[in-house]
Amino acid sequence: MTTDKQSPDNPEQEERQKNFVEQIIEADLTANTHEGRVHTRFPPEPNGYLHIGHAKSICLNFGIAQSYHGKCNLRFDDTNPAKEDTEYVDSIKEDVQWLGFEWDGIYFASDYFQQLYELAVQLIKAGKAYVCSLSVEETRAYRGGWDEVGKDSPYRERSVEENLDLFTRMKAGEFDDGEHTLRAKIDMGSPNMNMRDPAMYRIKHIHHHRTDDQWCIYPMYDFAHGICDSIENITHSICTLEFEHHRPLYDWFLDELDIFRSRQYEFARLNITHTVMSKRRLLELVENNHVESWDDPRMPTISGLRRRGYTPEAIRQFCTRIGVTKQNSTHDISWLEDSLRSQLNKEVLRRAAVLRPLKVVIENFPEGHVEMMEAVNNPEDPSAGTREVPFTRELYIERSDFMEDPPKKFFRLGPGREVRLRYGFFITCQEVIKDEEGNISELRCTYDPETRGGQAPDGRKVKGTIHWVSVEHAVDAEVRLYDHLFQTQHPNDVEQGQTYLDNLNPNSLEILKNCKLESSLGEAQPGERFQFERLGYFCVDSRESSDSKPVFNRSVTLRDTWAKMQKKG
RNA sequence: UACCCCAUAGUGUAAUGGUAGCACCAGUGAUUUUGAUUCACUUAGUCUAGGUUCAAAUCCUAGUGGGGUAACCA
Repeated sequence: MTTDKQSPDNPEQEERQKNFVEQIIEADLTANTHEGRVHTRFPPEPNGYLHIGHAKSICLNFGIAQSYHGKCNLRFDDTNPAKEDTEYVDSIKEDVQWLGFEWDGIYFASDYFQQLYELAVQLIKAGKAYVCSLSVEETRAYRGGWDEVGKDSPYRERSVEENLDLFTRMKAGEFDDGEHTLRAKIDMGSPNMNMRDPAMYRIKHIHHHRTDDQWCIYPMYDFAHGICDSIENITHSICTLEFEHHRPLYDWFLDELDIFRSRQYEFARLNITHTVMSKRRLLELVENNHVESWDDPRMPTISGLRRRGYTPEAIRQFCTRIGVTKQNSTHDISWLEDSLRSQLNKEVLRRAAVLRPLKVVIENFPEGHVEMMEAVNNPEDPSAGTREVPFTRELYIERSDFMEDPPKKFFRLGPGREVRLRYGFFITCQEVIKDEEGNISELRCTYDPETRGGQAPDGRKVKGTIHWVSVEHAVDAEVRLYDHLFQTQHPNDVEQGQTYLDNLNPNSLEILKNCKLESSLGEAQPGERFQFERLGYFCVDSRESSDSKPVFNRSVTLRDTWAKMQKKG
């Protein structure tokens, strides 16, 4: 028998300081509190789609189970049929699995309705619960306020027999919604509002998505949650900070019922700059068409991030990087973006794509000639090999890679300037062609045949390297550029008379319809990810892309020092 | 107004009574056929006031600041 602390067994968690929850668990392990057993659970209510904040909780709960050879259940907290639906159950299961986790057990609070009912009866018999017939308004008035203790309900001293009778009839459907509630008999004078005789059951003649019409009374969260944890032998019940005041109640039920003591621990929920994270607000964004759907790539939902091109690994890495504490905090969205970049940089194939094309004609390159150039697929991964790309007389380059009157720090193409076409040749701009309105429509350039592959035999240097696509071989595509959903860091911080909606970024989506891609991209499959060199990471949209019309989403830009310099001026 | 939680570089986190460390951001430089990547360096921090102690970011008290809480929601 050893008293050594068990060391985490999850590679993504290694080499990291333990967060306070892990420290609690290790202390429990050392003290042998649960005979070395660690069992967590992720308990979403199926009333909306999961977002990155839930990912933090998922990574915490499932991650702990992995690290300490424990278990983690997925449990749907479906005690309020008015809001819940199987549509959400399905999406939540999909999202958890996509994130890379497997639950040990999958349960629903509704699985336990009968047990919950019996335990409620037990509390009534013990004189610890009573049927109250106050209306909602009366209940609120009796509860008192922060500066005023509550008053006992006139029904508080009903006999056990009467309570039993009434509760049985509540269950039998003899009463209308709101006529009675079952309340815990605790303390109307408690400074903690949750202890002022909280409701345990309410009458709702509503169809439940899993129990159909079997029940017309439904347990409240506070009564159900701890008992569900206890039934499942959950050792560490981890939830967010707003449930802190509920902990005494959580403990009260388990103590009075004398059943397995699960313990509740609270951590700070995740906030990220330039977005909002409450289910209510996300729902509002969808319903008012500020975004297209729950899986709009601008949404912080798991499904939105997935469609945007985020990987489960990147999200998991983000969640471990941000840590777990009790401090309210807001993480910079660049952390999330950086997690994606660092993974994709190592793994993803490089391709050339011209988003805003400018035609270049190489006057001294023979017409009809195609020169195949060798291009590296991923400089970070030699095993990714190389590919051949066609170089021809007519090419597209990025409009932003040319300036008619460039500043000295501009390393790209300008009249009379020479640049390298990546994996191509050096070219020099000889002439700028404009249309009637004065817009640049074409560049006439010459190339140096001696610079094939991008090196000059005379050793001369060129300041810039730009990407290009052969006109003849280019694949047409639509590319969607996403920016932050909100233009302010903290969208919920608003002036008088404004709402977070006033902080929406009007340019969060830019659709480019005339993009020219390297030919190999024509075969890209939905969900496939690439780095478009010098631009960013992109993925094929899983919903709207088709063979005839590929649609790419920009997942995240590359770091762009040039853009930063320009902003500063 | 009552109660609860929290307070460490710009941001986020570590140090669990014994040298305040790490990451991101920012800045500078090197390398570079992606203004990417990579590498090196730099800036900058314990909310305040008391107390306990040989020793306090850490323990205690008060204050200040931030957050949360009065659904028959979760």
